[in-house]
Amino acid sequence: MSVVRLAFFGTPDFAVPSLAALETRHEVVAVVSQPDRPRGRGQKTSASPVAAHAERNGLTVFRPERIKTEEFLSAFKALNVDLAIVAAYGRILPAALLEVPPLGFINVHASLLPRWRGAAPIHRAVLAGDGETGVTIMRVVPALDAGPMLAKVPLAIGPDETTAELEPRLAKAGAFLLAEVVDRLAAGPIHEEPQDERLVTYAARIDRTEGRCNWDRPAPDIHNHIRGLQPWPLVSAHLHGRRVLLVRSQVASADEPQAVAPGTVTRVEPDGLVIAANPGTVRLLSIQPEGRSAMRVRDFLNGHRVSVGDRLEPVSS
RNA sequence: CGCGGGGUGGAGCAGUCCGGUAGCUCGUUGGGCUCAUAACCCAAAGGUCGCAGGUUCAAAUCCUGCCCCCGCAA
Repeated sequence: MSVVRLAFFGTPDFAVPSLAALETRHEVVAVVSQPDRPRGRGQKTSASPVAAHAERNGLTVFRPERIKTEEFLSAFKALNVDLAIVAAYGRILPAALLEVPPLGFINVHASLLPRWRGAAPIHRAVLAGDGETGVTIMRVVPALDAGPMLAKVPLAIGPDETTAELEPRLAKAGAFLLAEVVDRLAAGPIHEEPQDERLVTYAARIDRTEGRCNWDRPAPDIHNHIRGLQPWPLVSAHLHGRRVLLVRSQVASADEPQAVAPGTVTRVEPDGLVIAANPGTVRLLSIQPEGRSAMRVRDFLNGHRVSVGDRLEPVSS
C-alpha cells in the first residue's frame, strides 16, 4: 500500500478520530482548523480539538481566519498534497482550492446521504426520531454535501440514545471507513455513486432558541427533542420558578390522551417524573437544575419537593 | 475584570442575612417485622462545612484573597 501525502481539514471532536486514523498510515502534511476562539465559560481562548490533537502530535497546523484568500491558496499549493480530507471543518471551501490535489477532496459526513446534508446531521437525525443513520464518505464539490459517494456505513440509533452519545460512535465508524477509502484511493480509482437528488433533506444548523420546551406535542416528539439537543443547547423549562435542563427521558406513554394541561406532573415515581404531553406522557429520568450539575431525578427528589399537579412551564425568553 | 447561581457525611438539600451543640430526605451497615419486597420499625457508621489567611472568647455563618462547578449572555 502506498503512502498518501494529505492535508486534513477539521475542527471539532467529531473529526479527531479521522485524523488519528490517517496519521498512523499516511503522511499528514498539514492540518487546517478554525482559529483559536474564545470557547466555553469565561471566554477563555482555546484551540479547536483538532488543532490541539495535531499540535500534540507535532503536525503542522494552519488556522486561517479566512480561507478564500490568495495567500492560503498558494500556501496550500506549496504543500503539494495528493489528497485532502474534510471532516466538519466548518467553512465552505472555495472551488479553486478543490482543484489543487490530484486525488481531490473527500469529506466525512455524519449521515447516510442524501439524507441530512448540512451542518447538523447528527442532531437532526435524532430530533427526527430516525432509527438509523450512518457515515458517508463523498467527494467535495462546490455544492453543500452534494458530491458523489465513495462509501457508506449504517449505524442504528437507540430509542433513548442522545446526540451526545451517538456522535462519538459515528466519529469512530467514520474514521474507520475513511481510512479504508483512502487506502483504496491510493491504489487506484474507485466506484463513485451519485446522490439521488429526489431524496435530499437538509440538516439546518441548531439554534439556541430550539431548546424551548413545548409540552403541547406528542410524547415521542418531546422525547426526541430532549435527546436530540445534546450536549447543546439542551431543552429547558421552569419548575417552581427555577430553570431546569432536561437531560434524560423516556416515552412513558406514546398516545394516551391526557386529562390535564400539557406540562403537568401526572406522577411522581422514585426514579422519575411523569409529565403530560399531548397526547401521551414523558418520563424524566435526569435533569439539571440551574447552578447545579446534572442529576438523576431520584437524587433531585431527595432535596426538592415535587407533587402531582405541579407544572413544567416553558421558558419565556 | 460581561451578568448571575453555587461548593455543608456516599447522593440531593436546609442552615449563612441576625456568629454560640452539624440538621433533613435518600443511600450504606447491623438488627427487627413480614409469605415477600425497592415497603415498614429500631439502631449505627460516616462531615478538613471548596482552599488559605483575618476578625472574635467563639466562624459553615462576618472580612480579604484564591480554586473549582454551573445558568445566562456572546
